[in-house]
Amino acid sequence: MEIASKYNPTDVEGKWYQYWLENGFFRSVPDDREPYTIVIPPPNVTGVLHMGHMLNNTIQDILVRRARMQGKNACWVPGTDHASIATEAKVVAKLAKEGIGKNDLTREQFLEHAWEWTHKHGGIILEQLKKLGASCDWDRTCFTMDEARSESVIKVFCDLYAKGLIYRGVRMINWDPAAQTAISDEEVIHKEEHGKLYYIRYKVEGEDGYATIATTRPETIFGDVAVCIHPNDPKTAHLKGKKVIVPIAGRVIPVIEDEYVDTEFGTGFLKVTPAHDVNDYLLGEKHNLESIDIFNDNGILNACGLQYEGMDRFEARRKIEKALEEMGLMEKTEAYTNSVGYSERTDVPVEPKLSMQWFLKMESLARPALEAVENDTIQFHPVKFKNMYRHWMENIKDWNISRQLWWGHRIPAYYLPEGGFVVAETAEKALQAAREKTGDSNLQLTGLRQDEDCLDTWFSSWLWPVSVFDGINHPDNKDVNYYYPTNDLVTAPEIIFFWVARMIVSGYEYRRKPCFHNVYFTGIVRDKLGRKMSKSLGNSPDPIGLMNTYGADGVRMGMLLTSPAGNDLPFDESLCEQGRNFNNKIWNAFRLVKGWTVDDTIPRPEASVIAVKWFQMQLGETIAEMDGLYDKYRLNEALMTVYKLFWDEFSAWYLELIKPGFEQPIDTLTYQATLGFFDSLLRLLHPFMPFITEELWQALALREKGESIMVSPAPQPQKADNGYLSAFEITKEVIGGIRTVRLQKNLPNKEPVALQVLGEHDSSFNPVISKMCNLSSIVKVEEKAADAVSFLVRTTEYAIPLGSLIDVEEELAKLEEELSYLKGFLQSVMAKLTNESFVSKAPAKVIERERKKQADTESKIKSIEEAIVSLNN
RNA sequence: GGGCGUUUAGCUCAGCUGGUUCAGAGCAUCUGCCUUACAAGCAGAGGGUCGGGGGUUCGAAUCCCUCAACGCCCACCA
Repeated sequence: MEIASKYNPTDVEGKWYQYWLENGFFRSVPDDREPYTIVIPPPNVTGVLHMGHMLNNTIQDILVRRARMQGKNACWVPGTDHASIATEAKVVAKLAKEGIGKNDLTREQFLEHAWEWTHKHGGIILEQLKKLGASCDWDRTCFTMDEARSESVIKVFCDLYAKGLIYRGVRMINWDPAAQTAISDEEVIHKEEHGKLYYIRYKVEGEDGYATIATTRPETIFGDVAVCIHPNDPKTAHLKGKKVIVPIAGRVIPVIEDEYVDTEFGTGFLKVTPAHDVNDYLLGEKHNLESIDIFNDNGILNACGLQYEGMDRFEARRKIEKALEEMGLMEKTEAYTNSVGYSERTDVPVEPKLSMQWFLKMESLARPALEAVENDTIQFHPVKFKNMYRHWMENIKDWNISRQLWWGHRIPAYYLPEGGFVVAETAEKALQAAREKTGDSNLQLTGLRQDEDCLDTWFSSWLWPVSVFDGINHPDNKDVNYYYPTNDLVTAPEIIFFWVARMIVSGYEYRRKPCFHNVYFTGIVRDKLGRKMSKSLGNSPDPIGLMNTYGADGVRMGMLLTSPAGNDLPFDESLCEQGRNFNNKIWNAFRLVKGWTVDDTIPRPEASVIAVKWFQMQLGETIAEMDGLYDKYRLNEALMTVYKLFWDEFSAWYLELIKPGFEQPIDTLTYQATLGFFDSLLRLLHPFMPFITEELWQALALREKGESIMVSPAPQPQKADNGYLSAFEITKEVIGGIRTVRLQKNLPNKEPVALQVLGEHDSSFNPVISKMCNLSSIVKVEEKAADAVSFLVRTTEYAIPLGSLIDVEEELAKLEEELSYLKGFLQSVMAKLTNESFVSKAPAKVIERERKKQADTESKIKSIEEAIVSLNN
């Protein structure tokens, strides 16, 4: 049968994925085997696959496929996240296009739109993961807002409230004016910004003179309630106890004193705006000042902003700057760089805002989670992230968990008609609790008003490793008892606080056990210029397109090639090309092997006997090496190791050694051994490249229906005879030397040459050398032919007589060069050996090694000198 | 402003507790080959004072100090 010379992935990938699905290979149910569990970092339900997902899920698939082949009961749970703020923003944008404002709708109407959107766009990403080959147990697919997960979230909220860990209160929070919701500290990204520092004059009441304050936000003067000075600052002491007038607003505000003021900064006068600055808020609290909020929720100035009412905060800033200049109240402006908080989701500057929110006390919850990472119960790969984690955990703040959004889990707090509230899992239970609390047995549901806010998205995903096994609702169920703790988590360092840390916290709170044992942090996928891939830059390749071009296996390999854990991956399509080329290499090796005819009557060539013995060892050794790399989560190195094994050792050496002559048959024993090696190699490669390995494995031998490489056992390591392996390496060097001579002397391979050996040489490998180099003879000689060209391998000289082809001058020059190098080398060795401190202080082993170097080098020098003499004759 | 990390070949990176598997790998480059598995290939070759400086040591890419560049995390100085 004719097999195409190029591998075509599109022909086979879909076929085998379907086959795996049909045979239920991804499915996992608890049994007697050791479990191996991964929960997917749930992508946004309406998201589409990007390169970050490709990297992340390739790694998870490698881990899970390997575990499966190791005989573990492997379970990879897939799912999606409702992504409260992101999804709501998308739905709002979509409605806006249709001319519908969010506020035109009731909560229920809005949610209908949101669900419709979710059903329409949701889950696309999971389908895309199938193209990548992801071996998830799709029967277990979860959604953070499906019934069981929603129930879990509400239950946990009620539980933490009952434990006194959740509280409600007015605090200074981060307000996102675009999404019009509170966000947590972690959702604020600080950016350096080049702005101005404005020096504004506040007229002193009842006298001439000014207090000049320095501020970065002149528009907030409408919220000023005081000017603060340091009690011991002579610069500002003259205004103690006085009052000043807020420009434009004309309001009279007191000058107060507080040591918080930095006398070195600006003018020593600080305007106090409790509603719009965290520090000012604290000052206001301390000095019992009122708080004037000048913004609407969307960042537009309200009535407090007087004539600027209805204006955006940044526009107001410009206008006010101009007005103050015209009034002569702007003393000066300076260029100033400060750090401004932006919303992670909407990328607009965050407004500090005083607001009633729900919080989770973190301090006590964090303790076991901190400990688990400190004592390596949970290991981070790479370990450098431990520091980051510790720092955050030791300084942990309460978590603002409420969001002024509709798309999410609605807070199960119910307000009573006469004030106060109850927290309960359902409306019915709330009613019961409310009746008990108020003593009013006639109270009806309609009398209760449920909190309008919903919970932070991360308040559902932090339960993920437990909730996907329904371990919150049914803490003693068979699944959670079997699969939890999970084994490995693969995620991006960006969400170490958002997600990883909080999962560890909730894991200890609800299972008293770590939620996973290892966390593999991937890097960020960047473009060639080192920029993060993003939609707005348009620098992200389409993963589906890539897979169509290079095959899923090729892209998987490309993703993995240069990305050790925690390192950024500068992505380039050429990496996928390399992956594709490797696929093609495997494919063609297969073509070669399957193209042979077998004859059980022919004898087995010596070279084949050696080749089989050697490769058997090499294979066992490499498997051991790979196992070690897997254990250390050095997956890219494991891949490189098997890549070299297949390409260099197997294809370039082994196959070339056993390859029969053109249209000649191969002997049975060698053929069988080769099929066995091929089988092992495919299984080693399978976690990295599931599709091509399945395709070839199925074709390698007759397979039963329902067999698959993905459930075949992983090849086992073997102890190798290191002496034999290194003898073979020396043989390779000899072959390399002969090839170099052939190339340099332009001796075609077809023309046999003779090889002369001077010195120590293991002749048992002669058949290998002959086979690879087309030699007429290998002879040990005392003196090489005068017309020979020679080379050294270790301390042995090999010579090839060339007759008239030899260029004496050239040979002499080469030998002289080598001689001078060796003499220099010997000198450096001798310098050590004649150094008394070295000889007396260095360990015997090291000295011994130097002596050996000396002897070897001296012997090499001797043989080169002899060669020079004989050439000169 | 604190803390952490990185700096080794043109690129991406290995080099564990200092000493022949210490200067390595893959890709890229160069040379010669359309050799009957594979030109998406084969066979060869070149390429680095291990960021700078100083120190410890018989011996430093590896340990210490210092400077520099880059990156990341955290942070309420207007």
